[in-house]
Order: sequence, then C-alpha cells, then structure tokens
Amino acid sequence: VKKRTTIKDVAEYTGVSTATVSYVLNGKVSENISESTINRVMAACKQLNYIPNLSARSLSLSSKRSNLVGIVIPQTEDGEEFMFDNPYYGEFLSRAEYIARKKGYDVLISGRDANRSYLNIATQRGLDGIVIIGIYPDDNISELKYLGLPIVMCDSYGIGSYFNCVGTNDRYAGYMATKYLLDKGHKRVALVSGQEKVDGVNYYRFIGYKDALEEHNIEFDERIVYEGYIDHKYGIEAGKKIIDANLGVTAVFATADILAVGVMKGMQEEGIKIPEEISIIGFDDIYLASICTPSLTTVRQHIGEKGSTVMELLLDAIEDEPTSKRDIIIPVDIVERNSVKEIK
Amino acid sequence: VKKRTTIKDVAEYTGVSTATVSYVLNGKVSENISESTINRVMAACKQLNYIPNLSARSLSLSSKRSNLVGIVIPQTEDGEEFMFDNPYYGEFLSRAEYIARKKGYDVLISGRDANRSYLNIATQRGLDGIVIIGIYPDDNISELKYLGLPIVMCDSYGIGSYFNCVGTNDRYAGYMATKYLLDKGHKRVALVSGQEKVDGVNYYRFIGYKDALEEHNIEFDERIVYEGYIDHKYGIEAGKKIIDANLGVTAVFATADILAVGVMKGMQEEGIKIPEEISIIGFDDIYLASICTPSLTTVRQHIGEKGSTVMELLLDAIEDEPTSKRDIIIPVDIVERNSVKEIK
DNA sequence: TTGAAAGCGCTAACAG
DNA sequence: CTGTTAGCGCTTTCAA
Repeated sequence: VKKRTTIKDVAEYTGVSTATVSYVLNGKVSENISESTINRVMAACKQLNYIPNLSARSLSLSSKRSNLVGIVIPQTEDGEEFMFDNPYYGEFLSRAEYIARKKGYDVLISGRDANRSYLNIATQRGLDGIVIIGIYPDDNISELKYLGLPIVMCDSYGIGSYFNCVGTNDRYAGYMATKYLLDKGHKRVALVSGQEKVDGVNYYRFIGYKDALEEHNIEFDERIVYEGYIDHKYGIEAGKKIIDANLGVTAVFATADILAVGVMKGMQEEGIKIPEEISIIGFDDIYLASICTPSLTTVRQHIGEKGSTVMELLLDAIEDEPTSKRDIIIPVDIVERNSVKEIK
Repeated sequence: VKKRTTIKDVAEYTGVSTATVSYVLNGKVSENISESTINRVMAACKQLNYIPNLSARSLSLSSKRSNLVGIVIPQTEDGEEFMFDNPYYGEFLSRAEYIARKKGYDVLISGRDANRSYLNIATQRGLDGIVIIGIYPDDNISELKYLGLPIVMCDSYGIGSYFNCVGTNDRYAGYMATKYLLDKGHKRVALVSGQEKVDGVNYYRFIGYKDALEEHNIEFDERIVYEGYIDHKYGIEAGKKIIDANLGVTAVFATADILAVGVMKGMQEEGIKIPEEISIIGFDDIYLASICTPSLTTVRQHIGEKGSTVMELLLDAIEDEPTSKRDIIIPVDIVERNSVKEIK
C-alpha cells in the first residue's frame, strides 16, 4: 500500500532534475556529470530504496528494451493442461532461465494456447525476444516474421529459413539409435513414438529409423510401429501391446526417455525381463534414464546445453542487432547403459 | 521492424478519440457507447491488428493491474545454477501456470538470486502478485510486507503470520512416514534429507521422524541421519554410506523422492536388494516414484493440486483486494508401492 | 554540468 | 454518446 519511489522522488531529494538522475542511473557518459552529483544521486537511491520501473522504461522512446524474454513451451499432445510432465522441459528451462538471469533478463513462460498467438504475447508484453520450442502446424509463424522480433526456434521443423534455430539432427539420431540396436544383432525393432504428423522431431526420428532398417536390408513393418503420445502412460500401454501382439520383436526404439521408461515398465509388468528378453533404447537422456532399472541406454541430446545455447543465441540476437540467421545443431551421442543386450 | 499499432491508430482509423477506443476495449459500460461506434472500433482493431501494450496500461493511473505474476523457485542447495532438476518444481509450475493463463495472467519465473531481492523483481516489473516457494533464512521478507503486494508463500516456515501460505504439515507427514516403517517392524530407520537448518520443510520432516521414534520408544541415533542435498547424486552417496557404515539399518526415510530413488540406486549398486534387505520410503510422489524399480512407497503431497491452489489463492488475493490472510494445508497420504517390506 | 519539456501508449476524470 | 486532457515513470533532445 506504499507508494513506490520514483525517479522524481530521487531528483527532489537530491535537488537535481529527473533527467540528471536518469543520466547517472544509465551511466550516460556522454553527458558529463560531476562526481559529486553522481555520488549524491546514488546515495539518494540507496536512501529512498529506489527501484526503477521497467514498464515505464520500455515505454519511453520506442525501441527501448524491456529486458524480458518469453519461452513458449508445448503442451502435452492430448490436451491443454500440462506442460512440464516431461522433465525434459524442466531441465531445458532451468539452464535457459539461468543464462537469461545472469545477463539481466527476466523470463516469461507460457504454454501454447490456442487462444493466444505468439505475436500477441510478444507484443503485449513488449518482449525483447522469444524462444519457441517445437512447432505446430497451426502456428502462425509468419506474423512473427513481420514483427521483426528476435526469435529462436528450438526443435522446430518446416519453418523456412528465416529464424534462428537450435536443434538436433533427429533423422541421423534416429538412424543411430536404430542402427545401434541392429548392430547388436536385433532384427525386429519396434518403434514407439509420439504423433509423427504433429511433431517434426518425432517424424524425423521415424525417418531415421527407416533409414537404418533399409541400410540393414530389413523390411519395414508398420505393425510394429506404435504411435501415440509422449508420456509415460502411453509408454506402458505400448510396452504391453508389443508383448501381447507377439510379433517377434526383440528390441524397441522409443523416441523419448519418458516413453522408453514406460515401455520398460509395461513389459516388466507382463513379466518380461529387460534386457534379457527385450532390449530398449530411448532418446533424450533425461536424468531419469540413469535412475531407472535397468538404467536406460539412450541417445543423449545434452538438454542443458540446448537450453543455454538457445538463450545465448537469443540474447546475442537481441543485443547486437544485425546478426545473420544462425543454425546450431547440438550433437548427440549414445550413452550405453543396461537396457540393451547383444543377441545371437 | 514494424511500428506497432497503437490505440491512436485505431482511433484515427475509426474517426473517434483514443478515449472512446479505450472505453470500448475495456467494456466501460458506464460510458454509454453506441452500437455502431463499438462495431466500428472493433472492426478497426481487427483490421489494423491492434494489440494493446500492457506495459503502458500498467503505467497509467497507478494501482492498475499488470496481469503479471511472479513465481520464485529455489535453486538447488549447493549452488546457484539450477532449479528444475527436481521434477517436483516442473509439476508444480505446470499447474500454476495453467491456472494463471486461463485467468489471463502471464507468469514470470525466476530462480532465487542473491543479487536480487523479491522486492526488486516485483517492483521492477509491476507484478500483481508473487509466489514464493520455500524460504531461506536470508530472505528479506519484511520489505515485501511493506510493499503491500499479494503474496502466497508455499512450503515456507517461520515467516510469521502475515502472508498467505500453502503448505504441508511436514512434521506430521514425517511422523507418518517414519511410523509407517516402524509399524512394519523396522527398528533401525535411517533418515536421508537436505540441509535441515536451511530449509523448513526438511527440518519439520526431521522432527516428525523423531516424534515417531519417540512414540515407539526407539532411541534417536545421530549416526544414521544423513544430511546433504536434495538431489539424486546425494541420494546415491547416502545409500552407499548407509551400507558401508553397517549400523544395522533396515529401512530409510528419504525426505524427497528424488533422494529416495538415489538411495535405492546407491544401495543396488552395492548389491543390496530392495525391499528384501532394506526398505525405503520417499516423500513427494513425483511421477518418478511410480516409474522406478521397485516402485517407491512414498508420502504423496499432491503436487499439482498444490500448484493450482497456490495460484488460485494468489489470484483471489489480487482480484478481491480485502481478503484476510489464508492458510491452506494440503493433506498428504501414503502411497503403498513396492519399496517397503514388513519384517519379523 | 545540468534542466525543461516532449513523448512513449494507455486510462479515467471531467466536459461537452 | 463522445472528446479533451492530465498523468503514469522514464528517457532524451535541446537549450541554458
């Protein structure tokens, strides 16, 4: 209920004008301010507990910074309600927020919302830039282009060549994962993934899966690809289905760890031993992969690094305006743990 | 690079004043605006793609809303860098953000930062309210009181009776967990937790642990309480220490699931079978608890509900100003899974 | 070395 | 029913 201290209060207290206060606060060396004034203003700020109002600042002379960036996070695929059930996003956000904070930016988060465009959120809040994770077919990206706001897309496909991107070579990674299984002697490798149509990431991992099969002269069999949702529940379901279907599957590639762990669980509940009877490889390397039993062999995509890279790229784009479009592919590797067995 | 459409543009386009536009936009029924004007203004907004600038709005006549709330999340205890390693926060945030978004509020997140007070972030951004999770001894809470901003504390102890609080009866919950083990016939129950001094939650769970021992006439033994950090790594370490120390422990109560799962892992790596040789009970019921092997018996604290309750309380406090201070305790219960064995 | 004043986009008295 | 206007807190040109 306290009236906040404004620059005006500081000015009056010091006996100078608001302009002068503003100068010293912003370190405008161009304007030559005397030592003594600077000290007096500083003292007054301390004294009065002055905290600048960033909304006001971002308003004054247009094109001023707000020091606010947005991160838009996907919802789970089946609804609007949750976004962080997959710890992937938590790990990502953790690093991204840290980078932003250290450079003096605050972070606004938002789930995707059908009723509110990216443009809307960016404009309303005067965001300096925005990170968009994943991409949906109905996203209106072009209006963002029009806005001229620094944007970094993460794990997004099919958005043309306009925006900065950070991502993974998902096709190659999918290939690697599948090949790893094949090289271990498996011939019947099932795929468990999210909606391939909806999500570029899953689609390309799927293509990579096919690449590997083809390379090994193994016929693609649609009956052993399970396409559902990226969550633990669906993993369990898929695991059970695979067992019930009894189509000779000896290994499965799940396109997300959270899915892979579910598959393991589902199979274990059916009395299957992993990796003795069925091998599983995941994708992401969330910390969960090292925790579960057996620990999960998976494609590590350095989530934390992805988060920090995304934010660094965004802040770069914000601070030195004329950067050319950049693409960064974060390399992946396979972490061998205990969920895959060599056969034959 | 595009100049944004302002209310003035809309006014000129429609041929009315900015005030009129503002009225129709804000549905000021008090001012009687003609149907036709309303329609024309609306049409112009669509046409020009007008998006209001919320910073400007929050500036005008003081005490105006910003429709922005903050959530401050703790760092892990050993450093400043991460905050979401524990999926607890992700689940919490997921629900809280959802509630806020549906009611038209954006969410600013921030890790705690020694260099920036709560007051600072709240004032700079003109937040309408703020959620603070956990509390640290060096937090300066009183200055917030002074600000008169709606605040909801979550899982915070020792902050006096001024703020709204959502929390758990941690002492009772700690008692329950320990008693559960004791009732199963265990006599040597180790405790693994975070820094008790630092974190009220852990402290009260610790006291609850002692309560249960006392009730069962079991002597408290300092040598089997392991006090470290709330993370998986420390859990592993503690698990191994317990085995190495060989002090006759048959069960352990870990004050966070992420810790409990680590303890299991550490012990399993030492060749211990769980629950056959040692029983474990956790705390939180993050989804991980149902995923790990064996699945974890734990104290469920309904994280999602906590997140939504916190946000609802905050928004209530923001929207109908004169609410009295409220305290909500989210009840806990024990989820029985497979990590505890009855002995004797 | 400093200050007056205009303006950023929006809201709300107060007049018409 | 609608417009004029002052002002929110801050930055910055221009003048002193």
